Amino acid sequence: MAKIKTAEKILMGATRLFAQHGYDGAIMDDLAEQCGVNKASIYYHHKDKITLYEHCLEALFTPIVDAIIVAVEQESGAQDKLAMHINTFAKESAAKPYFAAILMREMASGGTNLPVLARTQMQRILRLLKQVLAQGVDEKVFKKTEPLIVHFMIVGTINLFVATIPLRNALAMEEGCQSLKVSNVKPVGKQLAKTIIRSLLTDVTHPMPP
Amino acid sequence: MAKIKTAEKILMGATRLFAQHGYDGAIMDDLAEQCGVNKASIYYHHKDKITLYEHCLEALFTPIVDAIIVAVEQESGAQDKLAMHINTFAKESAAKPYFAAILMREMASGGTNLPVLARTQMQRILRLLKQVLAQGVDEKVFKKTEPLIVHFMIVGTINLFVATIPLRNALAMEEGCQSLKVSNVKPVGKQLAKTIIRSLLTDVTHPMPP
DNA sequence: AAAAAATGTAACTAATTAGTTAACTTTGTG
DNA sequence: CACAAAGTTAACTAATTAGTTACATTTTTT
Repeated sequence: MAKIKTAEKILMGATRLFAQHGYDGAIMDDLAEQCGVNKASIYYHHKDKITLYEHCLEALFTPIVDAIIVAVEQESGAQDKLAMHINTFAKESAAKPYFAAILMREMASGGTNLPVLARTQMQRILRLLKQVLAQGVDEKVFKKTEPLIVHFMIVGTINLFVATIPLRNALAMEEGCQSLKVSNVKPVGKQLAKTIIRSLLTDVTHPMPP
Repeated sequence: MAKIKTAEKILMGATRLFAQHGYDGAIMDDLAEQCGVNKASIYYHHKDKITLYEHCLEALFTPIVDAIIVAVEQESGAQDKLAMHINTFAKESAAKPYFAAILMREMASGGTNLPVLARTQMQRILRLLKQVLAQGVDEKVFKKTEPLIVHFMIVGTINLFVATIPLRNALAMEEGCQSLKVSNVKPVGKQLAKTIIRSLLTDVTHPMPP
């Protein structure tokens, strides 16, 4: 069995810490302790804190965006592409919940000091969405809309859902309110896709998602 | 002309700083300097950093939630109520942009260490939404849905939109892409309301928003 | 086996930062 | 005006934290 390399342990631990406490709130001594790794080892593998953060973002963002692009490419119709876009974003976010937390923090900062790489990745998603929506307009299935708003609906909704899973579980415990305890993202993605597509369709006579 | 009281200056400056840099990233010396106030004055008016933060949240969250509740109460039909809910949330968020940033950060932290007061305020919004949706179901205008998902769509979309205004303006400058420079929230709220209501309506023969 | 790369230890530094102190100034009130 | 309470100030303390250093030990590569 291949043992987890120190560099990998550090990257994973750092991603979790940055997601939970933000860049400033993440403390390097804590990171060392939580990964069972010496602090000097962190600095052996990563130049400094900000570089480590950038490495985390790269390792986190790139494969998610890649997965979405690949998945969307497999569909042909604009409606199917859009549904796939939304559902894959939901699936990937759920599989890597630190993505949502980190992205939300970065957006909260205005995103202006977001490392170039992470910003590029977010722009790739937006560009893809624009293409899909434009295709839909060409095919006369979708109405013309502002892609940015659709993008915000997707990212905002899914991120918020994923990031608040721990909060909602805590609330459900306190209040005995089970409806809060929705932690499966799949149906959320589905309903979101349905909602967005429904509002985009030019004509209600078009085949609608059930 | 009544001069702005120090306590007020501190609260406003602190809210901005917490929104921009998060709790850990906000530095008390910076706060003092930016408000043109001595650091000791901050501690004279507010016990410590965490208490100051709680004061900021209280001053920020409560009036927003109050405004939404009041606005929704003025409508009678479920559809109008929901539209008002969304549009007022959008309007209030836009008017107090630090709200979006702070809320996003708190949600990113899982919300588990969100001060009780702020959490209560968010629950008030959710409770209101639940009532409106239930009323819609009673009136046979709305389909039955998970209120939490609708809530996330509203809060997630609007928050993301408001929080990224500075980022989008920066991007628009860089790329000359004007479509990014949408900084008026009103149409976003309107489209969001339309989208959500459209997906909730039991029947397409119901009067739909244009 | 020798060399090189990776990891661990533990104490250190320099800078930052939350919070304090004690003296000082302004303001409200009889 | 007098004088107490409220508010403000510069300088200080104590703790925290990013990053370092010098050296020992283990693992991997050649």
